[in-house]
Amino acid sequence: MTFDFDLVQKAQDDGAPITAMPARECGVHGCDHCHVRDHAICADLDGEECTALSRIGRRVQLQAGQTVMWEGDSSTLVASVIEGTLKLSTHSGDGREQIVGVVYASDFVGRPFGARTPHSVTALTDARLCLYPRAAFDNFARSHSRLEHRLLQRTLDDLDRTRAWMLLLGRKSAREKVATFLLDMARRLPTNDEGVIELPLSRQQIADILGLTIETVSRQMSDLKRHGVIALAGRRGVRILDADKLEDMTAAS
Amino acid sequence: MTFDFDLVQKAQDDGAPITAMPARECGVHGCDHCHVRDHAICADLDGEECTALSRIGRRVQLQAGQTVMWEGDSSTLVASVIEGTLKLSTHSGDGREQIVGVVYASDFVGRPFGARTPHSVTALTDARLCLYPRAAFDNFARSHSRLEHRLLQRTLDDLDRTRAWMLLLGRKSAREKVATFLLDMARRLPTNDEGVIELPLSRQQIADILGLTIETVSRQMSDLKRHGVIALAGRRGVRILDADKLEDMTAAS
DNA sequence: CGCTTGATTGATGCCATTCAACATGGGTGG
DNA sequence: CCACCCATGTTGAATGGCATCAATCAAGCG
Repeated sequence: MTFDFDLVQKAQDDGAPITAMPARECGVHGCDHCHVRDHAICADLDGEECTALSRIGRRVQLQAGQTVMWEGDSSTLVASVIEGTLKLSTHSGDGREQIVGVVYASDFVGRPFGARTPHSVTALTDARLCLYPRAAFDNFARSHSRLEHRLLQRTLDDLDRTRAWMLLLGRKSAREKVATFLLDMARRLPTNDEGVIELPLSRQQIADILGLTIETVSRQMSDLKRHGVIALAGRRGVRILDADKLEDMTAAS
Repeated sequence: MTFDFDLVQKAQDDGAPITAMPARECGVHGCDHCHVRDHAICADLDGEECTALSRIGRRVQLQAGQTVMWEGDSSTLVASVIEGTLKLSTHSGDGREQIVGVVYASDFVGRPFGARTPHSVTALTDARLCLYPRAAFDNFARSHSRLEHRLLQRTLDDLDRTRAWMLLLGRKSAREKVATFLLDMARRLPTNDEGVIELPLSRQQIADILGLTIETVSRQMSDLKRHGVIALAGRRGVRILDADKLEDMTAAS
């Protein structure tokens, strides 16, 4: 078994020409002090098993904008997110982008048990991953059914969330999309002492999640602000002033 | 362990007022002559295990339009599709529908290892299912890792397909949506001797898959016909005349 | 300070929806 | 077998929501 992390070195700033920017290696750490030890897919493993798994992989540091996996590439890597936020995205032939998922600390990324990576994985913030060669991970998973079960649980949850998002993409208006997005972020992200959420996404990225243009997102945000539903703080800060009214605008089932 | 198939009796004609129409019980069959024995999730089980699994479940016949599981209901049933086509759908608060998946023979439906059924499951054609109480199925799966592995594989594939569909919903034009849909159906469905595909879906259902209105679907189909790309045969028959041109219209990556 | 990048706002146009009328075809009963 | 009916599908015209194009504004940075 060779350890091939070359693909990470294709990482590039989003949209910029490819630069040889290797993901920084952080050295091998044990799992004992890992922040996500109890929430990631390794949570159900005992100490010994977890050590065995950690020997397969290694920690890697990513900068915001770096891409770890490319849509359509052969699937050679999978990973657990230790820290940070990343996007999963697909592209049409002429370059239109759709973000198909956003992952946070303790989430799992990559395509185990499959030949191709179906979507790109790009860091939105600086991030740390616990990166495994797919083949080795697949073997480990097949022989540790507690891990595989947890992976199944996670995948089933992802599928549910993804399908719920299809209702938004296919049937909701721009207003409803933005309202749903804001409440979704409010649920996942921490609020600072002034009640402000710091979005890990630019307007363009929000547009790519919601299937809208940047201008429409901006207009909807301004409208919500004008109606006293939210307040905007700098480029990425949002404070929700009237969660009930926002909830009413989501057209939730 | 009680065997509770009551939910099936809530099955109703699509959109019609609820009628007490029990799913027809077909009696217990062995797996030996099952059409999908080698393709469904039970494919990797040996004869003995498969018999054990089949004792947990039973065959059920559905009529087109009957709904087996309701969005939001507690998850008490899962099933393998033996024959026929079914839709998975979610609804917004005000009744807008989005079809989040279409399943065929040998596919798996329902939500194992979870409390809620996240979407409704409705027969589009007459169909036969191999239906299991979820709790019993979950137990069986947990103790048969080959089955669980296959379920994982299937779920990962579903997730890939679903995410690919998000690109269509969020970023494609009506023309591109319809072209993509037609090629997708051509791949999955059999062609009769005149080269005609019989769609298992009404125009409304196609619209609910693509996030469009019935009129837009109809117009796009008529346009494609006018341009000599397809021919229409009756309400649900389609013949693809120029697959290349259709492919060009999909904006595929 | 000027330059660059990201966000907002405005003006205009187009594509999909909406509302409405009409066509088709499959099924039923005389 | 045909007339009739109802559900489904098609076509037309008008509207509107979102995209597009473009200008302006705000922040960060050398």
